[in-house]
Amino acid sequence: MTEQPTQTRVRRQRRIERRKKEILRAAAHVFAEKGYANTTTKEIAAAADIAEGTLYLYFGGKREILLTIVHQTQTTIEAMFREAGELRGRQDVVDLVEKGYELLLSDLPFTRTLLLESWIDEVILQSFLLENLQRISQQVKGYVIQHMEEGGFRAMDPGMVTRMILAMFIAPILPILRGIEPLPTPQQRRAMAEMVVDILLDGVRIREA
Amino acid sequence: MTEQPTQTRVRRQRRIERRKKEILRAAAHVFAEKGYANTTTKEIAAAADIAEGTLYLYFGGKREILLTIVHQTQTTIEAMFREAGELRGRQDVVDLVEKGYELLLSDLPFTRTLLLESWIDEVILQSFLLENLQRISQQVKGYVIQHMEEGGFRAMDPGMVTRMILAMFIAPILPILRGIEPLPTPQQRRAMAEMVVDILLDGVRIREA
Amino acid sequence: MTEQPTQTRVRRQRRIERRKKEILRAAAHVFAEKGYANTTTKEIAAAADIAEGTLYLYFGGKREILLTIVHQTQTTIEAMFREAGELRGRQDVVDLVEKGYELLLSDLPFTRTLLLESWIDEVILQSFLLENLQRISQQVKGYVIQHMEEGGFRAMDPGMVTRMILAMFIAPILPILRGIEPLPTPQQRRAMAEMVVDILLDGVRIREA
Amino acid sequence: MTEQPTQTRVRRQRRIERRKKEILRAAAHVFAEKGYANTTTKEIAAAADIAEGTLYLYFGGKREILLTIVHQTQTTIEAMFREAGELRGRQDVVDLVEKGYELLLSDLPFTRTLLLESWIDEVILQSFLLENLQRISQQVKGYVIQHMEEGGFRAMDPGMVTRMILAMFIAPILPILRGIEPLPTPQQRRAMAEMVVDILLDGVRIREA
DNA sequence: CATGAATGAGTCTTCATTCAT
DNA sequence: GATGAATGAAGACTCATTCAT
Repeated sequence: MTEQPTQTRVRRQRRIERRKKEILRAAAHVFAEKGYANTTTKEIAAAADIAEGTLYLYFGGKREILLTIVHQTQTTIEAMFREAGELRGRQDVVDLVEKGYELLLSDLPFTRTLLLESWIDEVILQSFLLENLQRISQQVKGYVIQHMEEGGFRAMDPGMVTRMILAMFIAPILPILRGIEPLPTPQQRRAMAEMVVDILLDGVRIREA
Repeated sequence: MTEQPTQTRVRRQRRIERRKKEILRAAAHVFAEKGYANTTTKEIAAAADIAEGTLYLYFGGKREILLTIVHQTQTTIEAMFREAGELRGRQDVVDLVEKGYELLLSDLPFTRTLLLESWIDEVILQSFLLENLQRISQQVKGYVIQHMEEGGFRAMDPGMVTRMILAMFIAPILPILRGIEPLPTPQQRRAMAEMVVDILLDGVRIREA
Repeated sequence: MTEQPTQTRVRRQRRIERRKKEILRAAAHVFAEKGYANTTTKEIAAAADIAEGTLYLYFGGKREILLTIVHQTQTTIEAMFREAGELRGRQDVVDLVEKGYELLLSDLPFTRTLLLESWIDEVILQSFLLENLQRISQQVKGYVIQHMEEGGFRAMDPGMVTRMILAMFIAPILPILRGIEPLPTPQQRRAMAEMVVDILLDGVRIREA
Repeated sequence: MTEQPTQTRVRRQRRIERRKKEILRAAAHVFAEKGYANTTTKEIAAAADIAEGTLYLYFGGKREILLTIVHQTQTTIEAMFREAGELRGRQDVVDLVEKGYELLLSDLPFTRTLLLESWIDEVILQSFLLENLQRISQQVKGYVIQHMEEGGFRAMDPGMVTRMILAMFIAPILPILRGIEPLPTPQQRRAMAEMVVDILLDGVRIREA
């Protein structure tokens, strides 16, 4: 009498979670294409293959769907950086960059939505910046400072260098995020990561010995 | 009898142009803040300190205002690149980068609107990419290839390098464009340009002789 | 000192009247084409070749222009019927009908506007019906009754016969009023009048002796 | 499992059709009173006792509602004339005329809207004239010519005679269509039809043997 | 007198959200 | 739970009227 209902409840919970994910995926897809403001709930419902009203059984409204997408994407990105261990050599950095690409591109619509709406929406920007970019930035900055002190890196404004690093990281995948270029193969992903680190460390110029 | 009307017409034309610019400036300001889709004509009118209906005396509608902003910004950017002379040395590059910053930041709302809406709107993206980014990209790529052939630059995928260069160029001003950081002083602008070129050419790493 | 100003005033009055007529003519033209509700003051002004604001120097507003047109047309029609003398024979009737056609078609846009707006606007209908159609109707009805009593006409419901007569009068010029057919030549006008009276009096059937 | 959905779909379709008809009826009512251009969607909605937005669930917009009304009325009128069999004698003509009155008056607002908007709107006029009046006119004209050739009718311009016939047909119900006079009883309708045919055939004059 | 730029109330239409079935 | 019809507030745009020049 307690067992059965519990299992039922668990199953129900799972069903709900599955449905929520479907909706989020569908919504992210449409948001990524046309932007949140240009997307109607009708379109989201159609993409998720449910009725418009059903959306409201799983989410409080259109905006809550967006916030959930943003939050979830943040969490994923955050996880990546938490998992990132000690960066001992060049290879570790390349691995991390590649891992980052894999992650950001694995759920393209989610990433794209996060970027786009952060650019517009002050609230999302705050929650994203404060909870994530800031942390990531700090982590990178720490790494940069450490190497400058240890003599591996040239002495420059660490804040600016950090910003450059983050921009260089994003650069190769921007056209992909925008939907102009197709998803890269794993080989291409690897090559991109190698090149980014390469240029970052040594620049494009040949220096005489 | 012919002089007067002509002068009147000229004055009238000037007044119209002035008013159009005021409206564009106001609209760009609001678009930059909230995005085109989230901006109402009422808000634009309020920002321009005119009645809603007056907008339609100067523009065909909300979208035409956006397109005019985008087009105008494009034209400005384009002009900059056309004026860019031969890049003979490191200093020329730094000058060009700094000039670019000055330009992009001088009309912040316009630049921000262009970037934002290009990201969402397929039509704007096309007109922007095709008429501008493409051209700029080609110009930079030509420069890169030339230096690789001449032995100044290391041999790498020129397309990817070009993309990195463009991203590194934009990187330092992104937070400013987004409105997170304040406008830099001319000195800061100069420093940013120097650093970008610096890292681009030589990377962050100290290489042993 | 009293002569000169008076003449000036008179001239001014004449100029005003002339201008008013121009505006009315222009307005009637546009109203006839698209209907009052679909006509903008901008269009009226353009048709009258004056500025929009100038309209308000001569008329209280758009609606007053319409009412003036309607009133003026009514007055003209009314005049025609007042002038109509004793109808002594068939020929007199034909003459009256032809005169009516001439009148209604001489200012086509005015007539058309009157008809159209009477059909829509209750106020105009009232003023038109009460001040005009009613009177005309009575006049015709009197004529009909008289002839029935005198034995010239068959005994029928005089009201209905009157309505038929008025409808038969209008019938041939309806397509012209609507703008489907071109203005008839004076000869055609005459023919139309002859036929209407002909059918009205004797019908289309050949009756055996 | 297949029955139920089908029945549901059928019911849904029926409900939609019913609702559409309600809206058309309400809209025709308002259009007939004030004309299409003077009618707001708010008024239509109020007349149909629904919210403004609901209109757009059933029709593409205000104009589509008008066009549907016009089209439907046309279809009805057309049907009447298609059903009209051979006109063998006077009685058949009277029957047809009476049937026409019944039809035109049974949905007064629809008829009135059709007439009114045909007078203003070029598009509606074309579709109405070309698809209907033309056909009806031809039918009547054929009938007239035939009788002239057979010697039953006097020799006159058949086109003009046709136009007179159509006008005489409409004449008695014009004040009803305009809303000045109340709907006639079936008896009155019959009397009107009799008189129209009577005058048409023999005129109002008593001819000596 | 004449102008036409400016106004803002009013219109058609869209769409997030609710709720009866 | 699921549906989708209904709602009405809000938005883009029009246009009669006013008024400074």
